[in-house]
Amino acid sequence: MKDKFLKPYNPGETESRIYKFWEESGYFNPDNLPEADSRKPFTIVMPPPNANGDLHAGHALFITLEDIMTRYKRMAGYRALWLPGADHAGFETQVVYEKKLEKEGRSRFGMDPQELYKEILAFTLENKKNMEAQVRSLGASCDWSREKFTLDPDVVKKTQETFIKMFNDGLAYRGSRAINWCPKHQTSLSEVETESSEESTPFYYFKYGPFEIGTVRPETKFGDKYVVMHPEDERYKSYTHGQELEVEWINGPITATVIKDEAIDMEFGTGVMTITPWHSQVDFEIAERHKLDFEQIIDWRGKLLPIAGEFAGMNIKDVRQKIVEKLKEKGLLVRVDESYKNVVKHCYKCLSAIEPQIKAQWFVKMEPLAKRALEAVEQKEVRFIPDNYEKIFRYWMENAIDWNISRQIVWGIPIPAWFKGDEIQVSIDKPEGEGWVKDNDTFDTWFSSGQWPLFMTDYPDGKDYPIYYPTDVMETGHDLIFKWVPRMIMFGLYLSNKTPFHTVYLHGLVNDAQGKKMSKSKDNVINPLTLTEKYGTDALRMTLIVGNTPGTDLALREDKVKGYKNFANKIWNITRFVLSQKHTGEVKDKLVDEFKALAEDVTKDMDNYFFHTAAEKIYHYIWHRLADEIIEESKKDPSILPTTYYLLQNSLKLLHPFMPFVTEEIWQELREADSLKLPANSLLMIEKWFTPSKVEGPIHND
RNA sequence: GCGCGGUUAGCUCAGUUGGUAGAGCAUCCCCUUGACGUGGGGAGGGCCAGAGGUUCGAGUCCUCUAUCGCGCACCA
Repeated sequence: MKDKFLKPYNPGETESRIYKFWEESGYFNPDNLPEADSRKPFTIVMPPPNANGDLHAGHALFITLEDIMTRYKRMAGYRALWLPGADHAGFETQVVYEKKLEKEGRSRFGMDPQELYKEILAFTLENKKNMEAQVRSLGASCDWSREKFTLDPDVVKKTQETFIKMFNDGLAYRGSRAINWCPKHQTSLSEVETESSEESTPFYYFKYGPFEIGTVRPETKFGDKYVVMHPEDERYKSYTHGQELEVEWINGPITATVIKDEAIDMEFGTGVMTITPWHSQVDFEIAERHKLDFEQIIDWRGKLLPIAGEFAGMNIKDVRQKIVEKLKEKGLLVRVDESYKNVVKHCYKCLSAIEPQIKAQWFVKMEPLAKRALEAVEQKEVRFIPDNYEKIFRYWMENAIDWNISRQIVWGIPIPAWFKGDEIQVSIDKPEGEGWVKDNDTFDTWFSSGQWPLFMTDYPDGKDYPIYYPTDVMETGHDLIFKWVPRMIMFGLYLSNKTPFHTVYLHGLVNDAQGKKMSKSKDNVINPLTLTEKYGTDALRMTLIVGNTPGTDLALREDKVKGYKNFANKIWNITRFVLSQKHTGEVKDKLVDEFKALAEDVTKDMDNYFFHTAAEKIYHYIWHRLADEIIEESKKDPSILPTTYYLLQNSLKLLHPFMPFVTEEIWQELREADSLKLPANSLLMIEKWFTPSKVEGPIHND
């Protein structure tokens, strides 16, 4: 026995050495596994971590879960492939970088775009390197030889090709409509990049000619020259559609036109409103129906334009009260409802109020894509764990609205489109002829990562594609149920005619010990790496798995981690004891049968994705059955000793997916001590999973 | 407003076809220092949020209520 086994288990000394040992074995690449060609493939695509900062506890959870699945399948005889990647994370990374610039007293605005791109690239590549080292330290048995970055040239090219194909198929189109504009970040955002929150906002009633109109946004009302009511509203039946009226308004008299439209809710307010088509989606739609004029009132920075007269140039945040005052002085303010509750959209990164603006953008037509995705779910081609997410998914897909994929930021994949006046050309290369101007916008990051399972398996003609696509499991956070999962399903069906995976496993959030969401502002962020340094990676992995059901949030408590550190040490000590005793001879059938029952139970849990119970059962068996009872008994009855060796060796197999480092380290010790039975190149990582139906003879060296 | 989830021991949570409640940590008692940077044995502690229903039997299925959390939401 080596000296180190006379001391407590030391994860710090062990882990990097074992990881290197695995990596050098080449078995993270499933093509190198024994009899690879006859194995059935099992593929997981890693959600590529954003290469813009350190890994957090959520990453540790998903790496652990996916590694458990991969290791289990690898041992169970599959050609198990786990595909790692890194995401440039367009808007998110640009926001992180802009914050950094801000701290340095700089700003992206006014910078040369090429220069800015270069800086963010350097920043991202540096983070990517750190991130990869951190993924390794968590024990991830992913195939690094197949790693991809979302800005790799082939990914960029394929992303652009998909867009061109969609354009040609009529699924991508250029549209001018009210979009979500973030005045701070100077870009449009998709629906999932905004957050809605209910706010208490005063609701103003103003006199507008013979009408009373209601609004929460007086600052948008300068150009309002259409007054809209429901065609069947009896109160206003004396007014006819198209009728013109002179009304006194904020900056003097204007000519108002009466519009009758069914979008108006007669029950709400006075049943009459004026519209601001440039800055409201609803108003925009009404205006489109009746072919009304559009006029921009607020500029891209959130300041009023010259149409606001004396208020021009003022920030809308400051000006509302002033406008109300003016209207009041003019005798046009009727009353104010102070208790009105209003839903306001915010940029999900900076929380600035979203300003709807009309802008020409690229959109993906969702309806046909969503319909197909829904059918696939209906046909059970994709299932969700936990299954209540299917309902959530369906609701969202049934109500999907067209997806704005244009972003006015440099950090992303360029949209391959060209403009010349009103002409549009979609192509990677510049079109023939003079005067074509490149679209400066980049794709929404989810446009490329939505195709990730395809790209990672070298769609459409790489050698991996026929073997490893469709993949098997998509394991990701439940917060990505809308951002990411539907897009992957839609792109998969659109491009490959297949769903990209058959199972979506959604994990919950990792919260602090009190169950509160971790956030920098609350200063309760737990860095997973400080825990692994202190207690070992295996201990953290068990902490994240045991008792943590899919979809449910987890409270990360340090004492739990400590408990599993003790467990790692417990197995270590079991090994010391077993190896110090005579352990050759016959095994006891009764004890073996009991173990088989456990293995069967654990295997069933593994196949059903019940990792939280599987881990608990094997833990409980090793500590409270094997150590507390069987080994104790063997001290009185030495004839049990060979059985303890057998049970330890096979318990290591069941535990390996959960606690890979300590189990492999012990396995190697057993291999060296057990000179006859285990070949010199034996790795627990690729040992056959213990299956009761197919038990191989107990290994003993007599 | 619509939807989803939780409500089980002091704390954090399991409990997968319904059969008189479990784990870890914490607390208390006893033992152990030649496998154990400690370990072992044992104890206390829960009308499984509430009400009703189905059933021979419900934490587990159905309905309603309360409460907490989350998601979605273009009524000015």
